Amino acid sequence: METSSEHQAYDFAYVQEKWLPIWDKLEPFKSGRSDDPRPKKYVLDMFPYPSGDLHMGHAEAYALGDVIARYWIQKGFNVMHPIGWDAFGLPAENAAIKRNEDPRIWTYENIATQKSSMRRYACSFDWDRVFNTCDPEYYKWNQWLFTKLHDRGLAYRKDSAVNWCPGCQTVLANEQVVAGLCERCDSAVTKKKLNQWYFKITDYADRLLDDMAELEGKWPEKVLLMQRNWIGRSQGANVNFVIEGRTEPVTIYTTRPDTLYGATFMVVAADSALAAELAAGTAVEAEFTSYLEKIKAASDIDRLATDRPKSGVDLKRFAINPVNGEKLPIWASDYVLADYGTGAIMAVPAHDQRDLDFARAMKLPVRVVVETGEEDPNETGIATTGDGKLVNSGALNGLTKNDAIAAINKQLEADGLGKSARNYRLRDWLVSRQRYWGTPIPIVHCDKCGEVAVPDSELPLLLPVAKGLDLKPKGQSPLAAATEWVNTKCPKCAGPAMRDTDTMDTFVDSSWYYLRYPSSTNATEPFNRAEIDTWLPVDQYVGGVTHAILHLLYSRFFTKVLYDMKMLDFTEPFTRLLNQGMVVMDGSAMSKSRGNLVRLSDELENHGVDAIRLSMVFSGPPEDDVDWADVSPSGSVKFLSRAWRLSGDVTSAPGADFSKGEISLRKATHKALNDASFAVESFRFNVAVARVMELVNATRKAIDSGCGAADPAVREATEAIAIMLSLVAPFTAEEMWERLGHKPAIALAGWPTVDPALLIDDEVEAVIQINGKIKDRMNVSPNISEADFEAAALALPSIISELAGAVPKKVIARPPKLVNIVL
RNA sequence: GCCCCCGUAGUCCAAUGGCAGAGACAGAGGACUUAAAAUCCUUCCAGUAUCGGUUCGAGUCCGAUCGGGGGCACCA
Repeated sequence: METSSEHQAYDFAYVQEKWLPIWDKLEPFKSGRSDDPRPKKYVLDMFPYPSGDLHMGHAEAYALGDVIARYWIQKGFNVMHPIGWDAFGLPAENAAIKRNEDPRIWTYENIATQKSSMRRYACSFDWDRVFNTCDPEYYKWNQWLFTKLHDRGLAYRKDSAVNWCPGCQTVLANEQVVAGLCERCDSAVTKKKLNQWYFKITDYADRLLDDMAELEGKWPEKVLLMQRNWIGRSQGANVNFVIEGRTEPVTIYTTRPDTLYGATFMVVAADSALAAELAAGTAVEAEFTSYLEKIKAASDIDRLATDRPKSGVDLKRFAINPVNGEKLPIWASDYVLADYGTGAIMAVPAHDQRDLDFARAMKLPVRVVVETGEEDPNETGIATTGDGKLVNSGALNGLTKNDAIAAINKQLEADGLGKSARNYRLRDWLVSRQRYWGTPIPIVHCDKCGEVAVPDSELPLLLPVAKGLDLKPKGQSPLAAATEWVNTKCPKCAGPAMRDTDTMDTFVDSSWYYLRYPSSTNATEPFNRAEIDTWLPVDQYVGGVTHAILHLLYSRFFTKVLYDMKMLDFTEPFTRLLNQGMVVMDGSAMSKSRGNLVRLSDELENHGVDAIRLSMVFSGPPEDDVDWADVSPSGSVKFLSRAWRLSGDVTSAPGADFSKGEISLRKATHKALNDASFAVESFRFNVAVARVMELVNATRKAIDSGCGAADPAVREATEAIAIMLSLVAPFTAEEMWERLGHKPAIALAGWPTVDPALLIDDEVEAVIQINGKIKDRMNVSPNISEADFEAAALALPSIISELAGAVPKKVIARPPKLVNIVL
């Protein structure tokens, strides 16, 4: 075998080929050894969708996840760093339609491609734990969990208006609607009323919100905020309005019960059952019906238009304001949402912009009931929303907003006319899809018994083979055509019954996959409790901010449900979260059509794995986007060879006594180790790399013009460099380690212990300021006392002459760095 | 419209409220070389978007403005 001598240039291709088979044999990242005494840590990268080979985005994500996993391994932890594939979903189905073959083929081919790319990219994954969500061994448990949610009343069906793409003839998830258009065919998405399966995530709204307290400081603030906004809890009151000619009063929700006296009309959502009922049999029924038709035809893109004029129909019916007996006309309009609150509102145009816009459009009265000091909304057309004194409000007159809210809530409750209430922006999670490539919903519909869950013993309910099925979207699941599969017996009464033909949203698959890794081949249960107790919750989760809301929210929801089922004893799945940025090119997302696509395989070919990983990590903070136009992979190559060269220069033997080494280089080494640790633990990987570069520079200098290559400090520094580098550039690091006379794998070498004594400088330079301006500097001991420090500063000749006898008002001494003399 | 984040050399980025520069890219010069590459060394470049405030001291905290980015989408 060829050996790399120190005279040879650093050859990344050779080094990569050399080490991969050796690592395969050593398996340094196996985490399942039962006799492993190391403390455990669970580091998880969001699993990929197998949509082709790995791209630049994967390269960044896995480089960052690897730094964390490899760091904790060096720190002596038994790190579980697993990987799998989120393998159900639309792209496979589209590819299957295009190629006229089973989606399994495309999916498993891509998984194999990605897997081999990950190996070449030197990801520190534990390959023993791999699974794919499209494996029946996995989706069996999706189905099992579905039936358990069904048992608990958390999975239910209801009619609802859903996103509908007329082009693809299918229901779309919210995230598949981009700016009102179908992400696939660009058709304008409309609403369609369909009977669909839902998970009752709204039951968990408060817990999802309140439990975020324990994630504070551990998850990015931005993600917590997005989740809070998404859940959107609001505090207000439900108020009952009697309707003329109707026995039941109508309840409205408002966040401003203090403005009840300012209500001048009521609006019901045009697409609500209440609107239809109120219009039925009246003179305006025809007008209402045609209005409703118009709304239903309107696409999302129209609904999204910002300054859309208000429209509606006067139903010529009246509600009675419970506080003053006033007759309020009832209108139907599409600006009120049917599925928020009760689908009906009291309109207070003076203090709500939307109501004011509507009132002005329909020439309805506007009555100010809060004096906010702002201009009259009647004149300006701008509703006043600030605080102030109540007027025209009976007993509430003179109160401020908050006092008025408290007073009116109390009054309404006493009179049985209403009470304080909460509402949420969060809606239940629509989980059924009319698609083939997903988990079949394990429900049988029986004329006699209704919805019957498929019993555990019959799971997995296998997805029928695609052969013979028309997978093209046509508004109904392709599974409906698999008649043999659909027609079945009722598990309860054994009578004829039909299977549910929908499949589950793939977000279901990813909502609990992290629980599967510790026992990924378990055939008798979704996850093993003992293994869960040892590994979970995930210590560190790494992934894109694109999943800030849905995936993370759904996972949190599942965890809480499983907690309630007593299958877990924690309520938050991910203790710490890191969101990496995107890889862009010239400021915008990479795409073939934009012509700025950078191919990962080309970059790896040209610069090597280590240089690409290093470029990703060094480009800036991990949360920031990496603009590939700004990074220099060739600069990374240069640095790596510079570091590699050091390992050939060291002439002392392995095991040399470092304590005999040259002191200043030793200090630099220990400081670098210490700083890099701190930087990695606070996710400032770019700073950690900078510290290594600094140490490389110092070591180079020591060899060339300092203590010389034979000094033990040079070996100590170079070994530290190799170990720190092993987090980012495993091939280079391993090669250095070997040249330093050590055996593989460097991944398990262990982080050198930092000697605190070597972190203290003998002398530090302190600055002396007068009124915050630097006047002089002096060298002092790092442990100088405050009094000595101050005295020394005041005794400096330059300071004495500068002061010219003036007596300082105050002297701020911050030993050993700074003295500020205030005159 | 509401909410949030960010503005530091030509570029990417560092800096527990305490000397604005750790590191890198690009640029310039030099050493080595017949030459080039590689390597090594040296070096240029900002006062932190703007205005005001708090403080002994502000890139850092607070307020406003300008610029860039993100989330939500009539949620009453």
